[in-house]
Formats: sequence, C-alpha cells, structure tokens
Amino acid sequence: MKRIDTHTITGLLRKHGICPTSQRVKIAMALFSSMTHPSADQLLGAVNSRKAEVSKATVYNTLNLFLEKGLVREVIVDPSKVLYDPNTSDHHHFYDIVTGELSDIDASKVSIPVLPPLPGNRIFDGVDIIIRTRPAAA
Amino acid sequence: MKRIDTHTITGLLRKHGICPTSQRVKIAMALFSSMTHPSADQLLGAVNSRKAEVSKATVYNTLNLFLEKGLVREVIVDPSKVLYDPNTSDHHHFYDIVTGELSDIDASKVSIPVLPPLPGNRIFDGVDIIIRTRPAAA
DNA sequence: TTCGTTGCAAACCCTTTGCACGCAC
DNA sequence: GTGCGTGCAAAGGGTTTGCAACGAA
Repeated sequence: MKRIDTHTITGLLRKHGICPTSQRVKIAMALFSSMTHPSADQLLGAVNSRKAEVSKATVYNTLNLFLEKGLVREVIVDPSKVLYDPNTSDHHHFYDIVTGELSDIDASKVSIPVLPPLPGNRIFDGVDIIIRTRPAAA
Repeated sequence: MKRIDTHTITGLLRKHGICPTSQRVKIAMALFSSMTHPSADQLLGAVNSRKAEVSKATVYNTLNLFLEKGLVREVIVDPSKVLYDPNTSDHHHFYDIVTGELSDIDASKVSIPVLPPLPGNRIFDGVDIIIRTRPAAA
C-alpha cells in the first residue's frame, strides 16, 4: 500500500488531460496505491469498501478513459477479465497460471535482442512478454 | 487451407488420448487446416458452413478438451474472445491492434537471452511474447 | 446395458450502453 | 442554461453448465 496524496493524483489526472472529478480521483487513488494489477471489479470493491461511493459503470468508464489517456496499461492474461497496470514504465510480467498472480519484471531483464521484421505494411506498437509459472509444490 | 485427411486427424486425436468422434474430427479438421488462429465462433461457422453439424456447446467443450490435452494452444490478446492456435511448436505472435490479425513468429527469432529469476516458489511453464503492431498508413 | 458424447437452452459473468439526474461554470 | 460526468438498470456477447437424448462397444 503506497502512500499517495490527493494532490498528486489530481495533478496526474490534469497532466493527462482528465478532469479530476471526485470519483475519478478515488478510483485513481485505489489503483495507484494498490501496487498490484487489480481488475475492474476489485477496484470497485476497494473504492466502495466503506460505503458505496462509485457505481460499477463509472469504474469501467473511468478505467477506459485512463487507458485512452495513457495513464494505465491493460494486461490481458486471463480471458475472463482484464487487469489494469498502474505502472506505465517499460516492463513485463510473470503470470502464475494457477493462482492468477501477476508480478512485474523490469524490461532490462528480458529485452529482446533483435526485433523480427514486421509483416506487411505495419509499424511497431509495443511488446508484451508474459512468463507463465506454476507453484512448485505439486 | 492445408490439406489434411481424416485419417491423420483421428490418429492425432488418439495419440493425445481423445476419442475421435465425428464432431471432434470435424472441429479438428477445421482448426488444423485453417492456418490462422480462429476463435470458437469462427470454428463453429466453418464447421457448419454447409449445414448444421455441430452445436455451439460442443465446439466450446471440444476446444477446452483439446487445450487440456495439449493439442492446441490458447492465444489471449483480445479480452473479448479467445483464439486457438493449432501450432503447438515453440513460437510467438504478431498482433495487429487495429485489424485483430495474428501471425506467427518463429521462436528462434525472438528468444529471450536470459530468463529472469522466478519469484517465490515457482516453476517455469512457458513464455508468451506478443509484438503489437498497427497498420502503417494513417 | 452402460458410459461417454452431444445438443439445446438457460445461466453466467464481465463489460458496455441508454437515458435521466446532477453538478460546475 | 449548457455540457460533461455519474448512476442505475438493462442489454450485450462470449463462454459454461444442466440435463435429457443419443450412440458406440
């Protein structure tokens, strides 16, 4: 649980061209202080843990807005739900296929030496590397 | 469209411990001759293109069975649907984020030089590398 | 007969959408 | 007053499940 103050968050939102309404600030606070990769549903629960403050639709809309504005990244490892990654620096992921746990890998540790030629008339957009693991004990 | 005969498919199914019923053979034929990465829905359409031969539930059940038995791989790039990859050899993917097209990259072209240390008490299961692209023309 | 497989429809879950209300400027 | 943001509920779409019918050994 990282300590993040409201002022930092509102500044961050504004810097990305997002009007910092109270709901958006609450969602951003939950996301950036989590240090994990929460799903929309987990965020909804985190924000409303004390009392209902934000609706489900607003969480989804807000996350899509953050995504569009480059404030968060989407991590797609489980077909049943999308995870959101508050870390936008260059990095990759370990994914435990049994527990569903996701953790970061610094990009410097797994860089690809040579980018293969892109097919057709395409331009590079990014690379996702997911290293799948399983718990060691049977 | 690869040429694949029924006999090859039934042998393949049996080798993986799957009883080759007529529906399963049809689904496997469609999948292995496609040379793309079809979704469950596309396979359903392909198998039933002439007349209804297999139900939707059977397609999903069969694909999950194939997955479990290691006959196909799952490719998760789009949260809205799972794609199935008949190529189980070691390879990775280009994914066009606009058109949704997926194409293979031979593993030798993008190998990771050093595997980073796994977190906690985990064992390696595999690596997925997805190189995202966009069409070049604006 | 017996057990595994199939088909249908309904259930499920996550996510998106439509529309009215509310707040800020 | 105008426009964006929000909440609610309903719709949407892919996937799974329950159960009866079916089919091969």
